[in-house]
Amino acid sequence: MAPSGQATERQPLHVAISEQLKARIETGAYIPGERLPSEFDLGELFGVSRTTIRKAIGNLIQQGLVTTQRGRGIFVTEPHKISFSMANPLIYFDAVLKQQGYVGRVQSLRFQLISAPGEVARKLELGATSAPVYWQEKIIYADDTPIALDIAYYPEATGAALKEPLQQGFTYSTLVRHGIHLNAARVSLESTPATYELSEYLAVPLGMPLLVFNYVAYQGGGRGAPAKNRQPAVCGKTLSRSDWTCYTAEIEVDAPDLSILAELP
Amino acid sequence: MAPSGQATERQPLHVAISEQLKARIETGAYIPGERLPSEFDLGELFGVSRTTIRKAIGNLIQQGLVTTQRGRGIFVTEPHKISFSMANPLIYFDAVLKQQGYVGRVQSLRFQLISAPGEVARKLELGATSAPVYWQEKIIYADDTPIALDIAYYPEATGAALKEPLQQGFTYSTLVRHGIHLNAARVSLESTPATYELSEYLAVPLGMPLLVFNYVAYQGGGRGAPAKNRQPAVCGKTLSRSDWTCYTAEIEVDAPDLSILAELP
DNA sequence: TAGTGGTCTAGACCACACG
DNA sequence: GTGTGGTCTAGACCACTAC
Repeated sequence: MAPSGQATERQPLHVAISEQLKARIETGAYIPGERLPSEFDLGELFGVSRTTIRKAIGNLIQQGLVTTQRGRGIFVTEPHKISFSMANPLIYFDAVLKQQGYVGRVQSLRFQLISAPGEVARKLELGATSAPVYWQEKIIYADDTPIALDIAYYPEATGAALKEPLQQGFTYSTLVRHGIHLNAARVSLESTPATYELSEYLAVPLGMPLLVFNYVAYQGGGRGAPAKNRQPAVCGKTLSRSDWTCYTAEIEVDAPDLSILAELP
Repeated sequence: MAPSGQATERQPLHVAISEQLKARIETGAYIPGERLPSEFDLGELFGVSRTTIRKAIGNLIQQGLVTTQRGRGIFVTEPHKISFSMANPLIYFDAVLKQQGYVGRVQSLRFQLISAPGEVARKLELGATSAPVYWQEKIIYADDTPIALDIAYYPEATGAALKEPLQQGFTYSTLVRHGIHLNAARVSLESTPATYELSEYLAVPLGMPLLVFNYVAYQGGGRGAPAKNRQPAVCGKTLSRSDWTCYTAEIEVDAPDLSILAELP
Protein backbone atom coordinates (compact mmCIF):
# COMPACT_ATOMS: atom_id res chain seq x y z
CA MET A 1 0.00 0.00 0.00
CA ALA A 2 1.11 3.54 -0.62
CA PRO A 3 3.08 5.30 2.09
CA SER A 4 1.38 8.12 3.95
CA GLY A 5 -1.56 9.93 2.44
CA GLN A 6 0.41 13.10 2.03
CA ALA A 7 -1.74 15.82 0.55
CA THR A 8 -0.48 17.12 -2.77
CA GLU A 9 -1.74 20.64 -2.24
CA ARG A 10 -3.96 22.02 0.43
CA GLN A 11 -6.33 19.12 0.46
CA PRO A 12 -7.07 17.91 4.00
CA LEU A 13 -5.55 14.58 4.96
CA HIS A 14 -8.93 12.98 5.55
CA VAL A 15 -10.03 13.87 2.02
CA ALA A 16 -6.80 12.60 0.47
CA ILE A 17 -7.23 9.31 2.34
CA SER A 18 -10.90 8.86 1.49
CA GLU A 19 -10.18 9.63 -2.17
CA GLN A 20 -7.44 7.01 -2.20
CA LEU A 21 -9.71 4.42 -0.65
CA LYS A 22 -12.48 5.43 -3.05
CA ALA A 23 -10.17 4.87 -6.02
CA ARG A 24 -9.35 1.41 -4.74
CA ILE A 25 -13.02 0.57 -4.40
CA GLU A 26 -13.85 1.88 -7.86
CA THR A 27 -10.98 0.07 -9.54
CA GLY A 28 -11.96 -3.15 -7.81
CA ALA A 29 -8.94 -3.39 -5.52
CA TYR A 30 -11.58 -3.71 -2.81
CA ILE A 31 -14.64 -5.57 -4.05
CA PRO A 32 -18.26 -5.26 -2.87
CA GLY A 33 -18.81 -7.05 0.42
CA GLU A 34 -15.12 -7.14 1.24
CA ARG A 35 -13.87 -5.97 4.63
CA LEU A 36 -11.43 -3.08 4.74
CA PRO A 37 -8.55 -3.03 7.23
CA SER A 38 -9.59 -1.93 10.70
CA GLU A 39 -9.49 1.73 11.68
CA PHE A 40 -6.41 1.02 13.76
CA ASP A 41 -4.62 -0.66 10.86
CA LEU A 42 -5.63 2.05 8.40
CA GLY A 43 -4.24 4.60 10.83
CA GLU A 44 -0.90 2.82 10.79
CA LEU A 45 -0.94 2.34 7.02
CA PHE A 46 -1.49 6.02 6.35
CA GLY A 47 0.47 7.21 9.33
CA VAL A 48 -2.35 9.25 10.87
CA SER A 49 -4.46 9.17 14.00
CA ARG A 50 -7.59 7.11 14.31
CA THR A 51 -9.67 10.31 14.40
CA THR A 52 -8.49 11.24 10.94
CA ILE A 53 -9.17 7.75 9.63
CA ARG A 54 -12.65 7.91 11.10
CA LYS A 55 -13.27 11.20 9.31
CA ALA A 56 -12.08 9.65 6.04
CA ILE A 57 -14.33 6.61 6.51
CA GLY A 58 -17.17 9.01 7.32
CA ASN A 59 -16.63 10.61 3.90
CA LEU A 60 -16.98 7.22 2.24
CA ILE A 61 -20.11 6.41 4.22
CA GLN A 62 -21.69 9.69 3.14
CA GLN A 63 -20.99 8.80 -0.46
CA GLY A 64 -22.59 5.41 0.02
CA LEU A 65 -19.38 3.52 -0.75
CA VAL A 66 -18.96 1.63 2.52
CA THR A 67 -20.95 0.70 5.59
CA THR A 68 -19.71 -0.02 9.07
CA GLN A 69 -20.76 -2.68 11.53
CA ARG A 70 -19.77 -2.33 15.13
CA GLY A 71 -17.60 -5.16 16.28
CA ARG A 72 -17.21 -6.50 12.76
CA GLY A 73 -15.55 -3.97 10.50
CA ILE A 74 -15.89 -1.68 7.48
CA PHE A 75 -17.42 -3.22 4.36
CA VAL A 76 -17.63 -2.15 0.73
CA THR A 77 -21.27 -1.52 -0.21
CA GLU A 78 -22.97 -4.01 -2.52
CA PRO A 79 -24.90 -2.19 -5.26
CA HIS A 80 -28.64 -2.67 -5.81
CA LYS A 81 -31.18 -0.87 -7.91
CA ILE A 82 -34.93 -1.27 -8.30
CA SER A 83 -36.61 0.78 -11.04
CA PHE A 84 -40.13 2.12 -10.77
CA SER A 85 -41.87 3.47 -13.83
CA MET A 86 -43.46 6.88 -13.65
CA ALA A 87 -45.14 6.36 -17.00
CA ASN A 88 -47.68 4.58 -14.86
CA PRO A 89 -47.47 6.41 -11.56
CA LEU A 90 -49.97 4.00 -10.04
CA ILE A 91 -47.14 1.74 -9.11
CA TYR A 92 -47.90 -1.66 -7.76
CA PHE A 93 -44.90 -1.75 -5.54
CA ASP A 94 -45.31 -5.41 -4.83
CA ALA A 95 -45.57 -6.31 -8.51
CA VAL A 96 -42.45 -4.33 -9.36
CA LEU A 97 -40.52 -5.95 -6.56
CA LYS A 98 -41.58 -9.40 -7.66
CA GLN A 99 -40.74 -8.68 -11.30
CA GLN A 100 -37.27 -7.66 -10.28
CA GLY A 101 -36.68 -10.74 -8.20
CA TYR A 102 -37.34 -9.58 -4.68
CA VAL A 103 -39.83 -10.68 -2.06
CA GLY A 104 -41.86 -7.64 -1.06
CA ARG A 105 -43.24 -7.25 2.44
CA VAL A 106 -44.70 -4.44 4.51
CA GLN A 107 -44.54 -3.76 8.21
CA SER A 108 -47.23 -1.41 9.45
CA LEU A 109 -45.91 0.98 12.09
CA ARG A 110 -49.08 2.93 12.66
CA PHE A 111 -52.69 2.96 11.56
CA GLN A 112 -54.88 5.44 13.36
CA LEU A 113 -57.64 7.98 12.99
CA ILE A 114 -56.52 11.61 13.22
CA SER A 115 -57.68 15.07 12.27
CA ALA A 116 -56.45 15.81 8.77
CA PRO A 117 -53.55 18.24 8.61
CA GLY A 118 -54.23 21.14 6.24
CA GLU A 119 -52.34 19.79 3.29
CA VAL A 120 -53.91 16.36 3.56
CA ALA A 121 -57.42 17.80 3.76
CA ARG A 122 -56.69 19.79 0.62
CA LYS A 123 -55.28 16.86 -1.30
CA LEU A 124 -58.13 14.54 -0.31
CA GLU A 125 -60.56 17.37 -1.07
CA LEU A 126 -62.21 17.17 2.31
CA GLY A 127 -64.24 20.20 3.24
CA ALA A 128 -62.98 20.79 6.74
CA THR A 129 -59.35 21.01 7.70
CA SER A 130 -59.91 18.87 10.75
CA ALA A 131 -61.94 16.14 9.07
CA PRO A 132 -60.99 12.66 10.28
CA VAL A 133 -58.63 10.61 8.15
CA TYR A 134 -56.72 7.40 8.68
CA TRP A 135 -52.98 7.83 8.92
CA GLN A 136 -50.73 4.94 8.10
CA GLU A 137 -46.98 4.55 8.23
CA LYS A 138 -45.38 1.41 6.97
CA ILE A 139 -41.95 0.12 6.08
CA ILE A 140 -41.48 -1.65 2.76
CA TYR A 141 -38.94 -4.44 2.57
CA ALA A 142 -37.25 -6.01 -0.44
CA ASP A 143 -36.26 -9.43 0.84
CA ASP A 144 -35.02 -8.44 4.28
CA THR A 145 -33.78 -4.96 3.53
CA PRO A 146 -35.95 -1.97 4.44
CA ILE A 147 -36.01 0.14 1.28
CA ALA A 148 -38.82 2.62 1.84
CA LEU A 149 -41.10 4.24 4.38
CA ASP A 150 -44.60 4.96 3.13
CA ILE A 151 -46.84 7.54 4.78
CA ALA A 152 -50.44 7.39 3.56
CA TYR A 153 -53.70 9.14 4.40
CA TYR A 154 -57.07 7.54 3.64
CA PRO A 155 -60.56 9.02 3.79
CA GLU A 156 -62.28 7.84 6.94
CA ALA A 157 -64.68 5.46 5.19
CA THR A 158 -61.90 3.72 3.29
CA GLY A 159 -59.68 3.33 6.29
CA ALA A 160 -62.48 1.99 8.47
CA ALA A 161 -63.62 -0.52 5.86
CA LEU A 162 -60.17 -1.82 4.98
CA LYS A 163 -58.48 -1.55 8.32
CA GLU A 164 -57.14 -5.09 8.33
CA PRO A 165 -56.06 -5.61 4.71
CA LEU A 166 -54.40 -2.20 4.48
CA GLN A 167 -52.19 -3.09 7.41
CA GLN A 168 -51.01 -6.28 5.82
CA GLY A 169 -50.60 -5.42 2.16
CA PHE A 170 -49.42 -2.80 -0.27
CA THR A 171 -51.63 0.25 -0.68
CA TYR A 172 -52.64 0.21 -4.34
CA SER A 173 -53.01 -3.55 -4.62
CA THR A 174 -55.17 -3.65 -1.54
CA LEU A 175 -57.41 -0.82 -2.70
CA VAL A 176 -57.89 -2.30 -6.15
CA ARG A 177 -58.62 -5.77 -4.74
CA HIS A 178 -61.37 -4.26 -2.67
CA GLY A 179 -63.10 -2.50 -5.51
CA ILE A 180 -61.47 0.89 -5.32
CA HIS A 181 -60.21 1.33 -8.85
CA LEU A 182 -57.56 3.98 -9.30
CA ASN A 183 -57.15 5.63 -12.66
CA ALA A 184 -55.38 8.90 -12.17
CA ALA A 185 -52.61 10.27 -10.05
CA ARG A 186 -50.77 13.46 -9.40
CA VAL A 187 -47.20 12.90 -8.32
CA SER A 188 -43.98 14.74 -7.67
CA LEU A 189 -40.51 13.62 -6.87
CA GLU A 190 -37.92 15.26 -4.71
CA SER A 191 -35.05 14.20 -2.55
CA THR A 192 -34.20 14.78 1.06
CA PRO A 193 -31.49 13.73 3.48
CA ALA A 194 -32.43 11.10 6.07
CA THR A 195 -33.22 12.50 9.49
CA TYR A 196 -32.18 10.64 12.60
CA GLU A 197 -35.59 8.96 12.86
CA LEU A 198 -35.68 7.93 9.20
CA SER A 199 -32.12 6.67 9.32
CA GLU A 200 -33.17 4.24 12.03
CA TYR A 201 -36.25 2.99 10.20
CA LEU A 202 -34.38 2.46 6.96
CA ALA A 203 -31.06 1.32 8.41
CA VAL A 204 -29.07 4.00 6.61
CA PRO A 205 -26.59 6.58 7.87
CA LEU A 206 -27.85 10.01 8.87
CA GLY A 207 -28.10 12.25 5.81
CA MET A 208 -28.35 9.44 3.24
CA PRO A 209 -30.35 10.73 0.26
CA LEU A 210 -33.95 9.58 0.11
CA LEU A 211 -36.25 9.90 -2.87
CA VAL A 212 -39.59 11.40 -1.90
CA PHE A 213 -42.43 10.25 -4.15
CA ASN A 214 -45.49 12.37 -3.34
CA TYR A 215 -48.80 11.07 -4.63
CA VAL A 216 -52.50 11.63 -4.76
CA ALA A 217 -54.42 8.80 -6.42
CA TYR A 218 -57.97 9.19 -7.71
CA GLN A 219 -60.85 6.85 -8.36
CA GLY A 220 -63.76 7.48 -10.74
CA GLY A 221 -63.58 9.88 -13.63
CA GLY A 222 -61.07 8.57 -16.13
CA ARG A 223 -59.50 10.06 -19.20
CA GLY A 224 -62.67 11.05 -20.98
CA ALA A 225 -64.75 11.90 -17.95
CA PRO A 226 -64.91 15.36 -16.42
CA ALA A 227 -62.41 15.94 -13.65
CA LYS A 228 -65.22 16.61 -11.21
CA ASN A 229 -66.25 12.98 -11.18
CA ARG A 230 -62.97 11.81 -9.88
CA GLN A 231 -62.43 11.49 -6.19
CA PRO A 232 -59.21 11.23 -4.17
CA ALA A 233 -58.78 7.74 -2.77
CA VAL A 234 -55.47 8.13 -1.01
CA CYS A 235 -52.59 10.57 -0.69
CA GLY A 236 -49.20 10.39 0.87
CA LYS A 237 -45.55 9.92 0.15
CA THR A 238 -43.04 7.16 -0.21
CA LEU A 239 -39.55 7.87 1.07
CA SER A 240 -37.23 5.39 -0.56
CA ARG A 241 -33.52 4.73 -0.19
CA SER A 242 -31.77 6.23 -3.18
CA ASP A 243 -29.17 3.48 -3.11
CA TRP A 244 -31.91 0.96 -3.87
CA THR A 245 -34.48 2.77 -5.98
CA CYS A 246 -34.94 4.94 -9.04
CA TYR A 247 -37.88 6.17 -11.08
CA THR A 248 -38.11 6.15 -14.86
CA ALA A 249 -40.44 7.69 -17.41
CA GLU A 250 -40.78 7.86 -21.14
CA ILE A 251 -42.88 10.65 -22.43
CA GLU A 252 -43.62 11.92 -25.89
CA VAL A 253 -44.35 15.54 -26.43
CA ASP A 254 -46.75 16.52 -29.14
CA ALA A 255 -46.07 20.12 -29.89
CA PRO A 256 -43.50 21.71 -27.62
CA ASP A 257 -44.53 25.18 -26.58
CA LEU A 258 -42.04 27.50 -28.20
CA SER A 259 -43.69 30.75 -27.23
CA ILE A 260 -41.97 30.54 -23.89
CA LEU A 261 -38.65 31.05 -25.62
CA ALA A 262 -39.65 34.37 -27.06
CA GLU A 263 -39.52 35.99 -23.66
CA LEU A 264 -36.00 34.87 -22.96
CA PRO A 265 -32.98 36.96 -23.89
CA MET B 1 -30.72 27.35 27.79
CA ALA B 2 -31.17 23.84 29.07
CA PRO B 3 -28.45 22.39 31.27
CA SER B 4 -26.39 19.61 29.81
CA GLY B 5 -27.67 17.56 26.89
CA GLN B 6 -27.93 14.48 29.05
CA ALA B 7 -29.11 11.54 27.01
CA THR B 8 -32.40 10.14 28.24
CA GLU B 9 -31.59 6.58 27.26
CA ARG B 10 -28.72 5.22 25.25
CA GLN B 11 -28.79 7.98 22.69
CA PRO B 12 -25.33 9.39 22.02
CA LEU B 13 -24.71 12.88 23.32
CA HIS B 14 -24.06 14.29 19.85
CA VAL B 15 -27.45 13.04 18.67
CA ALA B 16 -29.24 14.43 21.70
CA ILE B 17 -27.61 17.78 21.11
CA SER B 18 -28.28 17.91 17.38
CA GLU B 19 -31.91 16.91 17.97
CA GLN B 20 -32.27 19.73 20.52
CA LEU B 21 -30.81 22.25 18.11
CA LYS B 22 -32.97 20.86 15.32
CA ALA B 23 -36.08 21.34 17.42
CA ARG B 24 -35.10 24.96 18.04
CA ILE B 25 -34.64 25.53 14.34
CA GLU B 26 -37.95 23.90 13.45
CA THR B 27 -39.90 25.78 16.09
CA GLY B 28 -38.37 29.05 14.95
CA ALA B 29 -36.27 29.69 18.04
CA TYR B 30 -33.46 30.02 15.52
CA ILE B 31 -34.65 31.55 12.27
CA PRO B 32 -33.27 31.06 8.75
CA GLY B 33 -30.10 33.03 8.19
CA GLU B 34 -29.47 33.47 11.89
CA ARG B 35 -26.11 32.67 13.39
CA LEU B 36 -25.90 30.00 16.06
CA PRO B 37 -23.58 30.36 19.05
CA SER B 38 -19.99 29.44 18.27
CA GLU B 39 -18.74 25.90 18.72
CA PHE B 40 -16.90 26.97 21.83
CA ASP B 41 -20.01 28.57 23.33
CA LEU B 42 -22.20 25.61 22.43
CA GLY B 43 -19.68 23.36 24.14
CA GLU B 44 -20.02 25.37 27.32
CA LEU B 45 -23.80 25.58 27.04
CA PHE B 46 -24.18 21.82 26.75
CA GLY B 47 -21.21 21.01 28.94
CA VAL B 48 -19.40 18.87 26.39
CA SER B 49 -16.19 19.03 24.41
CA ARG B 50 -15.84 20.88 21.17
CA THR B 51 -15.38 17.57 19.34
CA THR B 52 -18.84 16.46 20.42
CA ILE B 53 -20.37 19.77 19.40
CA ARG B 54 -18.70 19.48 16.01
CA LYS B 55 -20.19 16.01 15.58
CA ALA B 56 -23.64 17.39 16.48
CA ILE B 57 -23.26 20.27 14.02
CA GLY B 58 -22.14 17.73 11.42
CA ASN B 59 -25.44 15.92 11.92
CA LEU B 60 -27.34 19.14 11.23
CA ILE B 61 -25.26 19.85 8.12
CA GLN B 62 -26.01 16.40 6.76
CA GLN B 63 -29.70 17.06 7.24
CA GLY B 64 -29.38 20.35 5.39
CA LEU B 65 -30.43 22.41 8.40
CA VAL B 66 -27.34 24.57 8.83
CA THR B 67 -24.25 25.59 6.92
CA THR B 68 -20.90 26.67 8.28
CA GLN B 69 -18.59 29.44 7.15
CA ARG B 70 -15.04 29.45 8.34
CA GLY B 71 -14.21 32.49 10.34
CA ARG B 72 -17.86 33.58 10.43
CA GLY B 73 -20.00 31.01 12.16
CA ILE B 74 -22.82 28.50 11.87
CA PHE B 75 -25.96 29.67 10.07
CA VAL B 76 -29.48 28.29 9.77
CA THR B 77 -30.18 27.33 6.15
CA GLU B 78 -32.60 29.46 4.16
CA PRO B 79 -35.11 27.27 2.29
CA HIS B 80 -35.52 27.40 -1.50
CA LYS B 81 -37.37 25.24 -3.97
CA ILE B 82 -37.63 25.31 -7.76
CA SER B 83 -40.11 22.91 -9.36
CA PHE B 84 -39.58 21.34 -12.76
CA SER B 85 -42.44 19.61 -14.51
CA MET B 86 -41.93 16.11 -15.79
CA ALA B 87 -45.23 16.21 -17.62
CA ASN B 88 -43.12 17.92 -20.22
CA PRO B 89 -39.71 16.42 -19.73
CA LEU B 90 -38.27 18.74 -22.35
CA ILE B 91 -37.65 21.27 -19.69
CA TYR B 92 -36.55 24.71 -20.66
CA PHE B 93 -34.47 25.21 -17.60
CA ASP B 94 -34.02 28.89 -18.28
CA ALA B 95 -37.74 29.45 -18.75
CA VAL B 96 -38.58 27.68 -15.50
CA LEU B 97 -35.99 29.65 -13.61
CA LYS B 98 -37.32 32.91 -14.99
CA GLN B 99 -40.92 31.98 -14.23
CA GLN B 100 -39.99 31.31 -10.65
CA GLY B 101 -38.17 34.59 -10.25
CA TYR B 102 -34.55 33.66 -10.69
CA VAL B 103 -31.92 34.79 -13.15
CA GLY B 104 -30.60 31.69 -14.87
CA ARG B 105 -27.03 31.47 -16.09
CA VAL B 106 -24.67 28.75 -17.23
CA GLN B 107 -20.95 28.38 -16.90
CA SER B 108 -19.40 25.94 -19.32
CA LEU B 109 -16.65 23.89 -17.74
CA ARG B 110 -15.81 21.75 -20.71
CA PHE B 111 -16.73 21.34 -24.35
CA GLN B 112 -14.65 18.87 -26.26
CA LEU B 113 -14.70 16.11 -28.82
CA ILE B 114 -14.24 12.61 -27.41
CA SER B 115 -14.87 9.00 -28.32
CA ALA B 116 -18.34 8.08 -27.18
CA PRO B 117 -18.43 5.86 -24.10
CA GLY B 118 -20.53 2.74 -24.62
CA GLU B 119 -23.65 3.97 -22.95
CA VAL B 120 -23.58 7.30 -24.78
CA ALA B 121 -23.11 5.59 -28.16
CA ARG B 122 -26.12 3.42 -27.38
CA LYS B 123 -28.32 6.30 -26.29
CA LEU B 124 -27.39 8.46 -29.27
CA GLU B 125 -27.83 5.40 -31.49
CA LEU B 126 -24.40 5.74 -33.06
CA GLY B 127 -23.15 2.66 -34.78
CA ALA B 128 -19.68 2.43 -33.37
CA THR B 129 -18.86 2.59 -29.68
CA SER B 130 -15.98 4.92 -30.30
CA ALA B 131 -17.78 7.34 -32.61
CA PRO B 132 -16.88 10.96 -31.89
CA VAL B 133 -19.27 13.02 -29.77
CA TYR B 134 -19.08 16.40 -28.10
CA TRP B 135 -18.97 16.27 -24.34
CA GLN B 136 -20.11 19.26 -22.37
CA GLU B 137 -20.18 19.94 -18.65
CA LYS B 138 -21.74 23.09 -17.34
CA ILE B 139 -22.88 24.55 -14.08
CA ILE B 140 -26.34 26.07 -13.88
CA TYR B 141 -26.86 29.03 -11.58
CA ALA B 142 -30.05 30.47 -10.15
CA ASP B 143 -29.10 34.05 -9.37
CA ASP B 144 -25.64 33.46 -7.93
CA THR B 145 -26.18 30.03 -6.46
CA PRO B 146 -24.94 26.96 -8.33
CA ILE B 147 -27.91 24.60 -8.34
CA ALA B 148 -27.04 21.98 -10.93
CA LEU B 149 -24.30 20.39 -12.96
CA ASP B 150 -25.31 19.30 -16.44
CA ILE B 151 -23.38 16.70 -18.40
CA ALA B 152 -24.45 16.47 -22.04
CA TYR B 153 -23.33 14.55 -25.13
CA TYR B 154 -24.07 15.82 -28.64
CA PRO B 155 -23.63 14.08 -31.98
CA GLU B 156 -20.52 15.40 -33.68
CA ALA B 157 -22.35 17.43 -36.32
CA THR B 158 -24.51 19.21 -33.78
CA GLY B 159 -21.63 20.02 -31.48
CA ALA B 160 -19.47 21.32 -34.28
CA ALA B 161 -22.20 23.51 -35.74
CA LEU B 162 -23.34 24.98 -32.42
CA LYS B 163 -20.05 25.11 -30.58
CA GLU B 164 -20.39 28.75 -29.56
CA PRO B 165 -24.07 29.04 -28.65
CA LEU B 166 -24.12 25.76 -26.73
CA GLN B 167 -21.36 27.05 -24.49
CA GLN B 168 -23.24 30.19 -23.66
CA GLY B 169 -26.84 29.07 -23.30
CA PHE B 170 -29.11 26.36 -21.99
CA THR B 171 -29.19 23.11 -23.96
CA TYR B 172 -32.78 22.78 -25.12
CA SER B 173 -33.33 26.47 -25.79
CA THR B 174 -30.18 26.66 -27.86
CA LEU B 175 -31.02 23.57 -29.88
CA VAL B 176 -34.55 24.74 -30.62
CA ARG B 177 -33.38 28.23 -31.55
CA HIS B 178 -31.07 26.69 -34.11
CA GLY B 179 -33.68 24.58 -35.80
CA ILE B 180 -33.30 21.33 -33.88
CA HIS B 181 -36.85 20.72 -32.74
CA LEU B 182 -37.19 18.24 -29.91
CA ASN B 183 -40.42 16.35 -29.50
CA ALA B 184 -39.75 13.26 -27.46
CA ALA B 185 -37.65 12.30 -24.51
CA ARG B 186 -36.85 9.34 -22.38
CA VAL B 187 -35.98 10.27 -18.83
CA SER B 188 -35.34 8.75 -15.44
CA LEU B 189 -34.79 10.19 -12.05
CA GLU B 190 -32.63 8.94 -9.26
CA SER B 191 -30.69 10.40 -6.41
CA THR B 192 -27.09 10.18 -5.37
CA PRO B 193 -24.89 11.64 -2.65
CA ALA B 194 -22.47 14.38 -3.69
CA THR B 195 -18.91 13.22 -4.22
CA TYR B 196 -16.01 15.40 -3.20
CA GLU B 197 -15.72 16.83 -6.71
CA LEU B 198 -19.44 17.54 -7.05
CA SER B 199 -19.59 19.08 -3.62
CA GLU B 200 -17.04 21.64 -4.73
CA TYR B 201 -18.81 22.49 -7.98
CA LEU B 202 -22.17 22.89 -6.29
CA ALA B 203 -20.98 24.39 -3.01
CA VAL B 204 -22.65 21.75 -0.89
CA PRO B 205 -21.32 19.47 1.83
CA LEU B 206 -19.99 16.05 0.91
CA GLY B 207 -22.84 13.55 0.71
CA MET B 208 -25.60 16.11 0.12
CA PRO B 209 -28.40 14.42 -1.88
CA LEU B 210 -28.45 15.29 -5.57
CA LEU B 211 -31.29 14.55 -7.96
CA VAL B 212 -30.06 12.88 -11.12
CA PHE B 213 -32.26 13.61 -14.13
CA ASN B 214 -31.14 11.34 -16.97
CA TYR B 215 -32.39 12.26 -20.43
CA VAL B 216 -32.29 11.39 -24.09
CA ALA B 217 -34.08 13.94 -26.29
CA TYR B 218 -35.18 13.17 -29.83
CA GLN B 219 -35.90 15.22 -32.91
CA GLY B 220 -38.08 14.16 -35.85
CA GLY B 221 -40.73 11.51 -35.61
CA GLY B 222 -43.46 12.79 -33.32
CA ARG B 223 -46.45 11.18 -31.73
CA GLY B 224 -48.00 9.73 -34.82
CA ALA B 225 -44.84 9.01 -36.75
CA PRO B 226 -43.00 5.70 -36.57
CA ALA B 227 -40.30 5.58 -33.96
CA LYS B 228 -37.71 4.92 -36.61
CA ASN B 229 -37.95 8.45 -37.94
CA ARG B 230 -36.90 9.99 -34.71
CA GLN B 231 -33.29 10.66 -34.06
CA PRO B 232 -31.44 11.34 -30.78
CA ALA B 233 -30.36 14.96 -30.56
CA VAL B 234 -28.71 14.97 -27.17
CA CYS B 235 -28.34 12.80 -24.09
CA GLY B 236 -26.93 13.37 -20.67
CA LYS B 237 -27.85 14.06 -17.10
CA THR B 238 -28.55 16.97 -14.84
CA LEU B 239 -27.37 16.64 -11.25
CA SER B 240 -29.29 19.14 -9.20
CA ARG B 241 -29.14 20.12 -5.56
CA SER B 242 -32.08 18.52 -3.80
CA ASP B 243 -32.35 21.45 -1.42
CA TRP B 244 -33.18 23.69 -4.38
CA THR B 245 -35.02 21.52 -6.87
CA CYS B 246 -37.89 19.08 -7.28
CA TYR B 247 -39.68 17.46 -10.20
CA THR B 248 -43.44 17.17 -10.59
CA ALA B 249 -45.74 15.22 -12.90
CA GLU B 250 -49.42 14.73 -13.38
CA ILE B 251 -50.38 11.68 -15.28
CA GLU B 252 -53.70 10.09 -16.07
CA VAL B 253 -53.93 6.40 -16.53
CA ASP B 254 -56.44 5.01 -18.95
CA ALA B 255 -56.99 1.43 -17.97
CA PRO B 256 -54.74 0.21 -15.19
CA ASP B 257 -53.43 -3.26 -15.90
CA LEU B 258 -54.98 -5.50 -13.30
CA SER B 259 -53.67 -8.78 -14.64
CA ILE B 260 -50.46 -8.15 -12.82
CA LEU B 261 -52.29 -8.55 -9.55
CA ALA B 262 -53.41 -12.04 -10.34
CA GLU B 263 -49.89 -13.35 -9.93
CA LEU B 264 -49.42 -11.91 -6.51
CA PRO B 265 -50.27 -13.83 -3.35
C1' DT C 1 -5.99 41.45 17.04
C1' DA C 2 -9.70 38.58 18.45
C1' DG C 3 -12.93 35.24 17.23
C1' DT C 4 -14.45 31.64 14.25
C1' DG C 5 -14.61 27.11 12.05
C1' DG C 6 -11.24 23.25 9.98
C1' DT C 7 -7.83 19.90 10.98
C1' DC C 8 -5.30 16.67 13.67
C1' DT C 9 -3.39 14.26 17.74
C1' DA C 10 -3.17 10.83 21.75
C1' DG C 11 -5.63 8.61 24.67
C1' DA C 12 -9.67 6.74 27.23
C1' DC C 13 -13.84 3.96 27.87
C1' DC C 14 -17.82 1.57 25.95
C1' DA C 15 -20.85 -1.83 23.24
C1' DC C 16 -20.86 -5.39 20.19
C1' DA C 17 -19.22 -9.65 17.37
C1' DC C 18 -16.74 -13.69 17.26
C1' DG C 19 -14.12 -17.52 18.58
C1' DG D 1 -10.87 -12.59 25.79
C1' DT D 2 -9.65 -10.14 21.77
C1' DG D 3 -10.65 -7.14 18.20
C1' DT D 4 -13.86 -4.11 16.21
C1' DG D 5 -16.29 0.31 15.56
C1' DG D 6 -18.80 4.24 18.51
C1' DT D 7 -18.24 7.91 21.70
C1' DC D 8 -15.95 11.48 24.13
C1' DT D 9 -12.21 14.33 26.06
C1' DA D 10 -8.48 18.06 26.23
C1' DG D 11 -5.62 20.37 23.74
C1' DA D 12 -2.94 22.10 19.73
C1' DC D 13 -2.26 24.63 15.40
C1' DC D 14 -4.07 26.62 11.20
C1' DA D 15 -6.86 29.61 7.83
C1' DC D 16 -10.19 32.75 7.37
C1' DT D 17 -13.32 36.86 8.73
C1' DA D 18 -14.16 40.99 10.77
C1' DC D 19 -12.98 44.95 13.27
